[in-house]
Amino acid sequence: MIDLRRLRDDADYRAGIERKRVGADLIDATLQLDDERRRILTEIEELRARQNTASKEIGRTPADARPEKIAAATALKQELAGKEPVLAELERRLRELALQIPNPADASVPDGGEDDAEVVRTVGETGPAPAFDHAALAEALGLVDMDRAAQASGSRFAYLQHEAVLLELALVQWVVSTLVAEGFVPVVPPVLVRESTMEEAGFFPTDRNQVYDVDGGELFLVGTSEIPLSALQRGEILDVAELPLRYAGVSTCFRREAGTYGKDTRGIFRVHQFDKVEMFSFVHPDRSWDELDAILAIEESLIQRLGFPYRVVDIAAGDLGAAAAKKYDVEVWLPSEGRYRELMSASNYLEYSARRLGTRVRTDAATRFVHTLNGTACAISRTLVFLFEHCQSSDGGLVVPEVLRPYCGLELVEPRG
RNA sequence: GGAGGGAUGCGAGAGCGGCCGAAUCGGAUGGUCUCGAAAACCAUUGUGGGGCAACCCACCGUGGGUUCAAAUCCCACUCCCUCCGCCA
Repeated sequence: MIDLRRLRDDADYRAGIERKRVGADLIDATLQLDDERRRILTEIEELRARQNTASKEIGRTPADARPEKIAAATALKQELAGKEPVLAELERRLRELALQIPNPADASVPDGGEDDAEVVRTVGETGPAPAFDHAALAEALGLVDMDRAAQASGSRFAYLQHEAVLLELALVQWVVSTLVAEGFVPVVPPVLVRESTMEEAGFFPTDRNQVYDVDGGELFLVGTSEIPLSALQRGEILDVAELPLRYAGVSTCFRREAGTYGKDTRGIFRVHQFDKVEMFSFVHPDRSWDELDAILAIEESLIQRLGFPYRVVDIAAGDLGAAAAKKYDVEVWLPSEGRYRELMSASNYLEYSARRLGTRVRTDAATRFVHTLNGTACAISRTLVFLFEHCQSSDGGLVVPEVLRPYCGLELVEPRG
């Protein structure tokens, strides 16, 4: 949720929103509704003040002198009854519009439209395409069965089998252990949440079409554990000493991937269901930029230990999504495609979702909204994709990355005879 | 699935339809006392909104309703607890 007061007073704030290519008409309509709302609110509050005074006076009046005063108060009541529905309707419409306005892009975010991300750094040497692409290798080794998954569930689903399962469990174990050492509290959250939780996390209404709903629309399957994690401190006013709160969510993620027909159809690069370890932080509002750097550093360290060549990009304003004020993507080189593809991201939401969640911190000066951040620690299926290409052995098998060996007890995945 | 009980401020816990934004205890913060500390005593201590100064409005699980007036009465919903049944 944006800050309406800043929207009308702070030109930079508005400019940051417009850099996300939001129509000026949406902002203007919102401000106009807000003006009307405040006008009526003032009228109503004045009426209420008069009514409160009148009622209190009735309480002090002897019974026989009351009827006349009650009649006068009834008139006030009726006047209010005419205006209150108008205010309620204005507030409803205002909220509907305000929810559609994205978090302003931070001033440091590069300009430009989509696909104009700025490369922050590149690490590692890119190599030539391997003998097999990830999908072919996974099928040959019996690690992924998408044909039968399509029979059972449709396109973009997969059965992970054999060593792929051991690799998944090893990745989760390794990454969670790493995060616990960094002060993250590991959490397996609910993956079904209410509409209000979706909205408070900043996903509804903007990303509604990406979400599966179940139980007749009562509950929604989360696309990331960020959603239930953000709800952990809903409505709370925290003490300064309690921050930062770092959580590592481990969950299955569900995404409709609407609007991606024909894109990334090979293998498990883009699927409707995958498991992911996600970092989520609640921090003091003065500390969120440091936290963003810290989350990014953890992500890079994980990739480096897997040995993948990658680059970090600073996502341009037009491609940021509703909630993020700034976002880095970590893209790994995918040899079969000869380009970098997204594996992780790290975002600073500032107070955007904290406003909706009502999560605040009591500081010496005032009670302020906390800042929330999130970052991918390990999206399993995509990590496997890169692993299938970068860790191929010359005989068509896999060499398990060093860091995972203690967790899966495997050094090699042999070609199946 | 059936039957009851409950939801109040940081925590515990009162609260006759008007004098309750809310008793009391505890916690926290500041002060007095002390060489220092403890104890004791005094004071302060919810959130949001409009003007943004005085002041005013709203909030006692959520949403409706009754009333001149509702934490207090009525209805619905959500959540928690206890008991019974069922499944693991």
